[in-house]
Amino acid sequence: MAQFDTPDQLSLPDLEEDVLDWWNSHDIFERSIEEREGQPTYTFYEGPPTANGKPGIHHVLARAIKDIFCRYKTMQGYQVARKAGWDTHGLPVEIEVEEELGLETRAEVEEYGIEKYNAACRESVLEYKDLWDRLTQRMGYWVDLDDPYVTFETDYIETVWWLLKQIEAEDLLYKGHKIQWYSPGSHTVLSSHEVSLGYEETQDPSVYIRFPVAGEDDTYFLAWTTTPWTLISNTALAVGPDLTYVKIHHDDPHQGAETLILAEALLDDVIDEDYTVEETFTGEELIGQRYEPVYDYFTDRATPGEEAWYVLGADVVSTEEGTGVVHMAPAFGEEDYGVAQDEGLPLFNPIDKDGEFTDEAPLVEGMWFKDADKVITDDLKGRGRLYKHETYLHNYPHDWRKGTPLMSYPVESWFIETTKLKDRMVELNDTINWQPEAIGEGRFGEWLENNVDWALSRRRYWGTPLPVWESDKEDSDYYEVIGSVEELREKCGDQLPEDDDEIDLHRPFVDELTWEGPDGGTMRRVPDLIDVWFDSGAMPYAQWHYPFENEEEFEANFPADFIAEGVDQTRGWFYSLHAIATLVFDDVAYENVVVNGLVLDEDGNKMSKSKGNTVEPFRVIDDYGADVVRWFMMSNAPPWESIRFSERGLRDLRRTFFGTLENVYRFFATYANIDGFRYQKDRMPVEERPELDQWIISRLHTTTQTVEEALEDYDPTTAARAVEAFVEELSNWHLRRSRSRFWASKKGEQDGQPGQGGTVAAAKKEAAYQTVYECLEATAKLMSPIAPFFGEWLYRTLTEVTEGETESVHLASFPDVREAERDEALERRMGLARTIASSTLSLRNQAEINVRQPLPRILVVTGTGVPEADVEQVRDVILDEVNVKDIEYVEHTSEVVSRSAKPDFSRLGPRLGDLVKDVNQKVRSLDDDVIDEYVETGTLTLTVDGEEVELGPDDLIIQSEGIEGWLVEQEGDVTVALDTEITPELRAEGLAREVVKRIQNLRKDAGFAVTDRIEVAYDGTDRIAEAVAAHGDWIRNETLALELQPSNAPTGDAVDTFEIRDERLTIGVRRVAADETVRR
RNA sequence: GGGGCUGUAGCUCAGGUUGGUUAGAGCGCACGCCUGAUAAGCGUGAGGUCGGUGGUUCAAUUCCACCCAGCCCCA
Repeated sequence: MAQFDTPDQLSLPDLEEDVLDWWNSHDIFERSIEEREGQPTYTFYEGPPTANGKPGIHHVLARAIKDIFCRYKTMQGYQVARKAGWDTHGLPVEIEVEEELGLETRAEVEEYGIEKYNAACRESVLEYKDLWDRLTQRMGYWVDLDDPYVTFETDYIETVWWLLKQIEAEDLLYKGHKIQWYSPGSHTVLSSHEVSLGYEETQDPSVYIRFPVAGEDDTYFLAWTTTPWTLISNTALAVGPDLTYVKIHHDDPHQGAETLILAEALLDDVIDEDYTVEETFTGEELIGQRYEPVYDYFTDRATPGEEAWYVLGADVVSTEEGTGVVHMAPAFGEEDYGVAQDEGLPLFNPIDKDGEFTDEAPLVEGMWFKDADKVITDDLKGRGRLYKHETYLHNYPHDWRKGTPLMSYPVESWFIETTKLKDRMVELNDTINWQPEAIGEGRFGEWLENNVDWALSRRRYWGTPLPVWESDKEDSDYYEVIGSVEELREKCGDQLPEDDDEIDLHRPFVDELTWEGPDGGTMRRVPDLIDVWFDSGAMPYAQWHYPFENEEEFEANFPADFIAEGVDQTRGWFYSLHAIATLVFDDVAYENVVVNGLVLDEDGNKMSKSKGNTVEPFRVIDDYGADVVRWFMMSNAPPWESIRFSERGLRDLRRTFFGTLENVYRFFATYANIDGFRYQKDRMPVEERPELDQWIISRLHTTTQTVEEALEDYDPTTAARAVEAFVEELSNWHLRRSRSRFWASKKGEQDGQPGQGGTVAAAKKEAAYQTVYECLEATAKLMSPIAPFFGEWLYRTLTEVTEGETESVHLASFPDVREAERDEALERRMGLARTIASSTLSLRNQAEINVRQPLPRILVVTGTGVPEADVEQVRDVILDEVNVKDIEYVEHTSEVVSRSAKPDFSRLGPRLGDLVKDVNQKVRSLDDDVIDEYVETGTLTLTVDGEEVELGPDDLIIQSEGIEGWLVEQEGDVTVALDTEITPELRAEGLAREVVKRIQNLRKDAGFAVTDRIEVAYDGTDRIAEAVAAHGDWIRNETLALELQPSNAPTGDAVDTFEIRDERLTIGVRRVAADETVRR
């Protein structure tokens, strides 16, 4: 006969390896998709990782989230295909390769050869793919690793090109300038990633400069800057239109009397001398005023339509620091540039690619730009233009490799005019379900609101080339965007290999492709690559090589139902997916998105290699099991918050949740095997089962509903915690209270008296087995999305015996919520029972009477939340749990109950206002008599502060505090007193229990099996002897003793003597026969 | 420098959206129970100026402002 497996303490890592092998050999993952053929599709997009570094513990978090919802939706009946993907382009790869090859500058790379360089990148990018695959499999993340999309593949690039062509067709592609951080030290533009690597605390000059107001003597705009070297390129001053400005008069120690204009709010910060305010106006009024430039090198350069050296209004101006008058040098600042674009200001750039001043600026010609600060400052000082000179400590970006300061610099770039579709992007974003919501509205929403055009160009080597060819004819701005390989063949087929498979669309090969343009020039590719984020944002289409192939797959899988990535992807993948989908398809790319936070170390610090606090994912999985790690990450905190990763947490979780569940199963299996339970009988109607069973079944359905709702809401934390709570209730209340049932009927059979009692016992036992079985199987399903291995093990271990619906839990369907089997009132009653039991146990503790000693009764005060009828229904459970014979009820309003009253503030507060405080005082000191009267009549009049206050029913909250003359425990609404009087009968019963305990211990010490029959001989003091005589049948029954005989000198396989309270007992036990009713 | 998230018991977190006078859970700890779930199980208990200050209010952990700390994103 099939038996439930009863392993020793489980090793979760070993168990998981076994499950993995079984999954592989039975193609469970493949089948979980195939068997859902024809069912509705649930689409998940894998955000591609870059496999040029080793995976870390945070990847386990991200991948667990992805896995959970895909498994869950599969169990809900959807077909969930999951294609893996690799992000292969981009700067991190290049940096890695440059380090390997020892290349530092662009010149060195180009000398090394782009072809060889890119070959090295291609090699490097999948260096750790095997490691990633291994982690993916080991942690139980089901994704199709055999057929991933790879962003460097020709098909993928072709789709990217096609997308750009569509964008071009809508006239959204254009060439412009973008201010970027340029490193004169290594002659290259740096990506934002590189820039952020190089921020350093820097001391810079902080200078206040006088700009003479045109047409007014000794009157100046006072502007502030920390980059004096940009003053040569000044073209305008900016003020905040809504800010308040003042014109002040003061005596400058060096200049004498003069008039300055600056923001009122900053007056005292800036002006050191006494001054008088002469005039006050808004920034608006200053706009348009002209001033004299501090350097005249460009005065003849301003072309018509490009006015310069006047005051303009800009919202970016603040009164946080400086003077409220901002010096604008559009060549050297992103904000300045933006304003200059709007205003049509000219752009003066006297600095060359090496970061040195050209002959356009004679004062500092040939000088390194930062070195010019001092010279310019001195020069201005000498000319009386410098009001004040201080130093300023701030973060300024530097070249992360060379340490030299960066400068903003306008660089030619290709853009997508995303701003044109901003409103649509915002609108579509409102339809996306963000988890947590705040990121969708906040970080992402705001980012969309402040959308700027997408600068596509990257001056790098390893990436998708921008498919734009420009005519090299002078003054021609003709260009073509290539959207497919076929199109490329039409243009220059002769330069391409005949076989499509041999085409490489990377640099340097595409750079060499040229053709004649319609204007007679030669069409040459622009040297740019495109931003790698465009690559990844193209994955919904490019993973299928759409529209060149797989049209159906694409359409069935767009948009995604669900994606999940880290919060750092807000401006990365979340944006690029959204932008491309909006641009090309006027749709969202994903409908639900779960954002995961960071994984911090135990102390809440960021994990980093340099701190040495990183956690090796393989090690913790090998030590604790992937399920424990996954469960911890979901249950400990919502995954979108930063999670503190602690091994202690893993250990606790292993022991508490998984250990408890494991024990519940083991307990169940042990007895089910003895009784040959295999769930072969019909399912017993729940209403025919004992109330305890009805209760846990109801809890199961409530839990199932909670889990289902939580997972539908993409909230794995609530789901995990609900399962944890359920397992606790199953073990600590249902199973514990059911223990006797699991062997009760055994004794019936042994007595050879099936009769009425035996049948009832058997039915109760069957109910217990069915109930626990159902709870365990459902728990296996409920937990399996988060803990796929343990869920699988539990499910299979159970269903191998009972022949369940499917071979694997991951092929099964999620449990149903059976409303008919839910009973909220019962759940509430059982909660009440647990509270009463807990209070009673507390009282026993205080009275120092152990639970083996029966006590006559408890008194329960009935009242709000404690109706007698409810308690009566759970009476047996309470009595058994606390070993008390009876429950008596004391009316809430009875005279023996002492009470206290407090105001119901939510009622009285609004009505009485200030008086409520004094009323409170009075009410709390009310005598019992007065409270009694109030309880009776429902009214009370108090005199407070000379005022009469009428209190009506419900204005006061009455609580029972105690019962006169009793030791009382109070917990919420529940008030319990314990009668500790021990009658001789009760004492005898208590002693009989003690005897049973000793016999059981002896049996165990003697090494008998639990089902062995024994003979017992005993010798005890009078009270013991009386107790044994009175409860002989019961003792024999409990201990499976065929004989229970007094003896002067007990003998047997084991003999021992005990002191019990003031009594003495000697027992001998002898094994008579192994239990023959047990078939093995 | 800007924006965001977080701050509740020794630890990990609920609660708080709707302000109500006794703020909860689990783990850990202490004490005890159980000994037919035993390398298990159970109970009881101690433990908190709800990050700080100020404000609104009869009443603030909850609402508002500012500040502090940690982290993230951006510059």
